[in-house]
Amino acid sequence: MKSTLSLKKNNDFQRVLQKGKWYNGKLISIYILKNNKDINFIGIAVGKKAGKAVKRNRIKRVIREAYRKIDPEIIKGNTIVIVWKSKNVYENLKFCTVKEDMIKCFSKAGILL
RNA sequence: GGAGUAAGUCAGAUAAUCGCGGAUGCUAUUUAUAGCAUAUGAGGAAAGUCCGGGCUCCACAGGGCAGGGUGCCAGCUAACGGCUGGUGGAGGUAACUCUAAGGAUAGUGCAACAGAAAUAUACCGCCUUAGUAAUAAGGUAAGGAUGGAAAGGCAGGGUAAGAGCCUACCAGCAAUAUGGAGACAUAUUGGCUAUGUAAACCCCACUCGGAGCAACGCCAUGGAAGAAGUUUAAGUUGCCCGCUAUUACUUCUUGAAGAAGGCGGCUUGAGGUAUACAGCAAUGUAUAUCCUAGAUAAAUGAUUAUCAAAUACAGAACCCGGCUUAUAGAUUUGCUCUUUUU
RNA sequence: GGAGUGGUGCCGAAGUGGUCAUAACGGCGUAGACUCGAAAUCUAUUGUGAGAUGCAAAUCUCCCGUGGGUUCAAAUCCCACCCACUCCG
Repeated sequence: MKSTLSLKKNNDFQRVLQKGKWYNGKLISIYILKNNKDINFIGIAVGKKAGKAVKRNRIKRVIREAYRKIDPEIIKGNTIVIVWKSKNVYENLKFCTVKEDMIKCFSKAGILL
């Protein structure tokens, strides 16, 4: 991901979750905050209630993969945090549905090209 | 063939495209990054954190009291609450499985309710004596009733009625002898009874110092400065020693703010594999050979094709040895019982 | 990653072997008193789980996170597991 870096500090997560704009999908919700750079920052958050380590890891992987497919179509200069809704049943996790849901969210936010 | 039992192995593979982690090499520039290439990248439980060690710091760990742990015997191990082999007990037709299994004659406590009485006793009954009788005194644990438990069990003798009071058998206890390394087993003799509970206190034997990689060390930045007061603080264990160590705490004033970062520790180890020898076995010894994750918002995914079907439990976080718990399916070997056929 | 604490009616919480926990005690709910009415206060409570039998009254059995064990007897003692919460740079 040349045009995207991952968020690392807990501080950054908190700033985006508090100050960013909030869009809701079926499986995930997205927080977006503009930064004045040419790069996108992305962070993925999965709550403890979603499951144990294996399930949480798998959710993160699926979301990251879905984002990677969409990445070239997104306007640069945003900090994005994707939050998995822990109410969801783990069996609903499929690559296609997550991807569709993510596209809907981004188009709502209006950052798709 | 069916049913069972014990021990073990594997935990999808191959190919294509895109993608991720660190490692090594090369190239490029700007101290740092980018690109390319190469090989490599989660488990049998990585889990629970229930034990035991290594490692780090406090004195490489010391003395006393208190406290914790283990508990048939022997062996193995770095160590253990683990493992192996035996002994006793329980279950099963059997293969085999399970077993916190020291001491209740060292002492103390507890045993509710019921019952006459719970470790000592006479309510009813039975018998003897006194009495016309009611009843009184004494003997008695065979019978009744209560209870989880009532003075070993059962038969015969015995007696006023009874009682290990006496005898045989069984059970239990002690001593002696023999066998065994020991737990213990077998035999003989003796006296004649000793309730249960130690996962109640306790006794006996062995054993345990505390904290944990978010330990700890280094680097950069910062941890502030001033005044006053109190005292030896703090750490090492709950306490007392001893030791480390020379400051620590409180209040006021001024000032600054955030769960701030990087590197090491960090993977070569009580390591794996193969063979030989010792041992019933756990395991040990010797030789050869191999290097096999090291992340820090935390690396293994997506799509397609083929294999009949690809699906369980589940993700390393300092590292090992166990235990416990979760688990789809496939498969190997030994043994037991039973059925049919020959 | 490591260390620790807890789980009892609808909620909080006591009870550390013995008459079934009338589940103590407090809150909650319901009913009554006081008031024109309400609040506060006071009083009562046959409500405080599940199942079985029964027309009903009532009776019996099982429940202290779950499953085993010790004991005559376990919410309490021991072992294993599940869940919730707190602390450590």
